[in-house]
Amino acid sequence: MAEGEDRRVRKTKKLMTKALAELLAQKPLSAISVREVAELADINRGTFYLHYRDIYDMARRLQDEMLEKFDHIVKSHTGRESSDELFPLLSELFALLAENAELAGVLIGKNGDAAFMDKLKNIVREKCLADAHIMLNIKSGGEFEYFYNYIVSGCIGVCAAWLSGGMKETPARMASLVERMILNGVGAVAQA
Amino acid sequence: MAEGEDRRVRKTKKLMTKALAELLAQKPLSAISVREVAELADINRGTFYLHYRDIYDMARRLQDEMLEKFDHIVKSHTGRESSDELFPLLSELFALLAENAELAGVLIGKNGDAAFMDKLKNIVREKCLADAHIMLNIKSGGEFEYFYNYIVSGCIGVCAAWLSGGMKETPARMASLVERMILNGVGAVAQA
DNA sequence: TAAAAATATTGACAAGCGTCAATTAAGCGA
DNA sequence: TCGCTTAATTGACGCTTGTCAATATTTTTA
Repeated sequence: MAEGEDRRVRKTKKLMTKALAELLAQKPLSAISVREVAELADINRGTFYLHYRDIYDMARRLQDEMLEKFDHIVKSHTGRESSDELFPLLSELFALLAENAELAGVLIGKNGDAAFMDKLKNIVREKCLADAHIMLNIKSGGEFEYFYNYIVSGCIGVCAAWLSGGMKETPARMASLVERMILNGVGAVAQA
Repeated sequence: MAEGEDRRVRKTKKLMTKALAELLAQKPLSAISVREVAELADINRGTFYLHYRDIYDMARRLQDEMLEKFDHIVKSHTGRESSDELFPLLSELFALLAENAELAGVLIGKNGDAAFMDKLKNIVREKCLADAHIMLNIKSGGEFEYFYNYIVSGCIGVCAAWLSGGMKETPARMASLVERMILNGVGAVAQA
């Protein structure tokens, strides 16, 4: 077997992550104690320190983990030729969100973490700059800024709504929706 | 009188800031306690909580204060006409650094705060995008990214060296040096 | 499957945290 | 200058933190 870590570690981290996400839904990180997380996760408080330095360290590392997965997916879709690449990319991203729904929902929802969203934006930003075919209507550098901010913030908003609404639609359906919104604008989708 | 806050508040905050900067020079934020800061600043521990929620809150707010001053200076130089605007801007920025040498040196030095530097970069980034005259040699959006990263990272490196070296040169001299490096490149300066 | 390795638990510790009411000190405006 | 307002100090409180050695449990390896 492999899968990176010991099964016990995976289990413990999963429990702690779930607990933190639940607590984050109620109050800010600064008001959450290690003891609370351990209690809610039903693990020993000492065990927490076997994995994280403190509560801020835990939050930061969970975010970084997710951003890394996100970044990996984005970068694995290097297709510069056609815009057919967009749908598969979006599908994978929505699937990733679904897998991490609890934590992701808190991070990008209201009371979300601005720093996290900023890092997200930068990942997409690089993607937009690297792939010309997504920048169909762009002329100058100045307009580009507005364009990518529009797309990214819009996508984050859609994702937040999807997560907080209980993920009624499939990742593929969401990917299709967002693809059309990006390529054709909201108006085109509304008419369909 | 005015100056924003009560003289006692200014004094207390100054003492705490100095203490935090000294401690940050020795170890990371996560290893610094409120008690240490209060003791080093020679103020009562309870007084700390009159101003900040916890040690992370203090660090974040000091950074934001400095970034705001930085941003204000950058934005007050809106000159789009000639590159004569660059030197006055740089002079003011170096003067600001000198005023906040202790904290600034820690933040941008080795063991500095990446998040802080990232915010700094974004401020400069906006400036570069807004003012065309700084972007003399830029053609495409792709090159722009490299360009501004080169300038900003370069400037931060120069500032760090200046601060850690005890600020032997005047702000004006540094501004002149950096101005030439930005406009003409390092080669031109080395020949002079 | 048994031994070895890694992980989690337990209970306990000193230290730090965040808060408070009461008091003293300092700055401010009239 | 005097009185009012605001800030800082003091001492104390119960709780949380981060760490530890000893132990139990689970997983991996041989």
